[in-house]
Amino acid sequence: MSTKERKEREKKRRKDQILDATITLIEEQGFEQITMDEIASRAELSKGTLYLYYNDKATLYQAIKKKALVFLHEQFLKSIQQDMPGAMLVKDMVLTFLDLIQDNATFTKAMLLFEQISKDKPEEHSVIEDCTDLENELLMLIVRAIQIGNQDGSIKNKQSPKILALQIAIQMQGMLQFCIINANTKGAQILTEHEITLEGLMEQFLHTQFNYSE
Amino acid sequence: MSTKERKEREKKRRKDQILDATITLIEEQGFEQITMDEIASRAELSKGTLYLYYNDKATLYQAIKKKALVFLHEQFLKSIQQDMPGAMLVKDMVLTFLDLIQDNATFTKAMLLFEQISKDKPEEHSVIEDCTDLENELLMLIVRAIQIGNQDGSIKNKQSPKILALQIAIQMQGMLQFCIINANTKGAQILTEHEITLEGLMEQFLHTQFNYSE
Amino acid sequence: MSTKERKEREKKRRKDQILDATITLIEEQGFEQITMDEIASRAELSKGTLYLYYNDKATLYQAIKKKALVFLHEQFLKSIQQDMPGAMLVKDMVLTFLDLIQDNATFTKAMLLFEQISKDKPEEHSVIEDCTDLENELLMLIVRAIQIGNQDGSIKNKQSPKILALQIAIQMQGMLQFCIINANTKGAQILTEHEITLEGLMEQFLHTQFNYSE
Amino acid sequence: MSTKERKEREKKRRKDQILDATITLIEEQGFEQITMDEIASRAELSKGTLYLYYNDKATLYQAIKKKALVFLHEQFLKSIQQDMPGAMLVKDMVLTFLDLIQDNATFTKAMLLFEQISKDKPEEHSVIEDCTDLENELLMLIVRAIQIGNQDGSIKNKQSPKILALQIAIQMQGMLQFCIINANTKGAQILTEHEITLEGLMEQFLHTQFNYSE
DNA sequence: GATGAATGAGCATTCATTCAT
DNA sequence: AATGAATGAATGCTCATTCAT
Repeated sequence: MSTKERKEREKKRRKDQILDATITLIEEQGFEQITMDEIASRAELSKGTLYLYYNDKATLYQAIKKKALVFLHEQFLKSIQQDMPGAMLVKDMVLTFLDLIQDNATFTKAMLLFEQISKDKPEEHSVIEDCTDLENELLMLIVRAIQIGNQDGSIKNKQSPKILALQIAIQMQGMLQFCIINANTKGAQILTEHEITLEGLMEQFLHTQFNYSE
Repeated sequence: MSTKERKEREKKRRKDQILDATITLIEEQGFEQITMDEIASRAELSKGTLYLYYNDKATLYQAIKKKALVFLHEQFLKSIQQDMPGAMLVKDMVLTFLDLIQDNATFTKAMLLFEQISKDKPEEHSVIEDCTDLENELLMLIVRAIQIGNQDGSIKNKQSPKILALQIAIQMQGMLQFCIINANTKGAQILTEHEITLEGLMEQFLHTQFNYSE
Repeated sequence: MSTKERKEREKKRRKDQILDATITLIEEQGFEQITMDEIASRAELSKGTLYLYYNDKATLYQAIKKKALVFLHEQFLKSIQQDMPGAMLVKDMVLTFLDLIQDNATFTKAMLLFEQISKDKPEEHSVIEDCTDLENELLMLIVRAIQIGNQDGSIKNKQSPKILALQIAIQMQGMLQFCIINANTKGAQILTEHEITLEGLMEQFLHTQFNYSE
Repeated sequence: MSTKERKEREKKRRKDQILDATITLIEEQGFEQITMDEIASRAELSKGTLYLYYNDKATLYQAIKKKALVFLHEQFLKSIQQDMPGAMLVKDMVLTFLDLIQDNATFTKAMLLFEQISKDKPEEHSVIEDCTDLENELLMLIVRAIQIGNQDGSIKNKQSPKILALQIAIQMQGMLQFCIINANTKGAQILTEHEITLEGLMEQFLHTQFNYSE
């Protein structure tokens, strides 16, 4: 069995190697201009080898998104295991998200990827599905944190936890967009004027939502 | 000088003709796969003529975004001229936005365009700048509506109108994203479960924000 | 008749206007990159008007060559009318040529133009034929100067004047080439080393040819 | 390491294959009208493959020039190794040159190429530099042959060998030009009249130069 | 004569993907 | 498994020329 395991580990390492090379490259040159040749030479692998590990370029790109989502999932799991009021758990998660997208532009942009992947070679479990699953999981973790908050009283909003979570998720997505395109707009200017960060804005948002009760 | 005027109008018509052909094509085939050849033949114009009216493909795409923003701007102006409580004005605007992005997927996607336009031929007033200006105007119209709401008491939230407007704008952007990528995710499922639309969700959001007071 | 004459003069002026604009443009941007649009706007004429005076771009380019040849022809005629030994006449002509090609890179390059002109619209007397005629005339003027030199004893070379003239013409063409491509080669370096100009080189050449007798 | 060698040879063969196809095509259709598509199909290779071996069209064209220069260089080296009077060595070289340009119009025209090559991908040793180097080498070989001629007394001209070589080189370039454009001019007619060839003319030229002494 | 909007064939170059070795 | 040479479809853009006004 150890051979098979070793192989598996080896394969995982190669995939990571390729992925890391790709991410580095994107950070250097932006999303659009990158060729498989460049990725191959950066990963110190031949072009053909790339295709042994990723079906096509779109799949490789989606893998970046997945990597970001996996990271978020790990962090959200850590958050929810803490012994804290639900409101704090949610805040923790949301700030983790903001940290990630503000630190890593590549992940941010990858998160917006909605391109089609060629459906010719349907694998057992495609990267796209993985991403959808992870996104759903993330949402459900927020739901759970809200439920905890409802019980411990830290979240007074009487709305369905799912709906509230959705509202929060949408706000998160809006902020992600904001990070990418609103860099030099009125929006950014308002933040500066009021000496408030995106994190601060998000906290205010949560505060309003959590303490609101009809 | 009616000749000059006629020329001007003729030119505008051509630009619209090209733009409409492009939008139709995008609706049919998606953003990525469209070639200038296709646009030309759809517009019943030669390829060269396209370049007489739009510097390059990116500029043409941005023009779609601008068209959507111009439409929103007109609508927002209509909204704010109505004699209604500020809270209603904001709701009106936001629902207009939701209507647009749900009706017209092309506009929705165009709104996310953040590609670079070649700066080789800098015109007096570039499309990109127009878009930024319009986006800022839209934000300011929301700010103004909130100020009205503050005065007539329909908006109780004591936060700075600008900050509140920004919050709303971010939520709008989040919903725009949602429309595009969350189609078949948990998020959509939650909406169905709770028998609530995106509009409903947005109204709840506004309701919470407006009636909240620290 | 004066109307017809005026028309004729007007037409000539327009042609010159276009030609001058073209030459200026070539001096600024080189031969390859120039478009008819640029020429038109530089000549402050519409693009269509260009085609009223020159059948196509190639013809226009050939007209530059012709202009240079016409200039040379005038100068050669002036030379030969002087009361000087034949050897001096030839030298005069040759130095005129060297002056021109060293002063005016555009003319120099134009002189090398051997592109095809569309034969679809054969005019009474095409520019290409004009150029050939002029080139022949130039050669014959050199022949005549040599004949004079033979008679006055300033040219001792016993070879047929025509052959000698051809030899000189070929040397002139070689120098023309040299001006364009040998700029930064060993050839130019040799000139510098020996502190000699192209003119000096040509004079040595003529001196050798003229004083040689078998 | 035979594999590496084989690869190298294989690569050389491909480059030659492409070059030969290009030359054939130029002979058939002239320099201007050829497309990369045609070259590819003539070379029985795909268009993409062309770009694997030549950076761009200009580089490919320059390679023709280089091929001609390499051929001349080989011939000149053979000439100079012969045990003959210097004057004969020079004549040998010059006639070799005339043979080449009269046999192969494509090489002749290629020799006049002075187009720019895109400097985006600067290789260790560009084709352009190779050509300049070869041209210089050719000139120096003529210089050396003249020096030999000075010593063995076959060349009596007391001028600096370098200057004399330059004179000869310029005459050669002039003849090259003559071959291309003077085909149907007075010049060609003179040759016919006097029943003399370009080679004969060149021999006369050399004879005059070599036996001349001030 | 003059215009300039419209044309559309033409073209170099790129790059994801394949497959023989 | 790994390679990298070969592929060739795909595409944005140019520009000389025409022609209706």
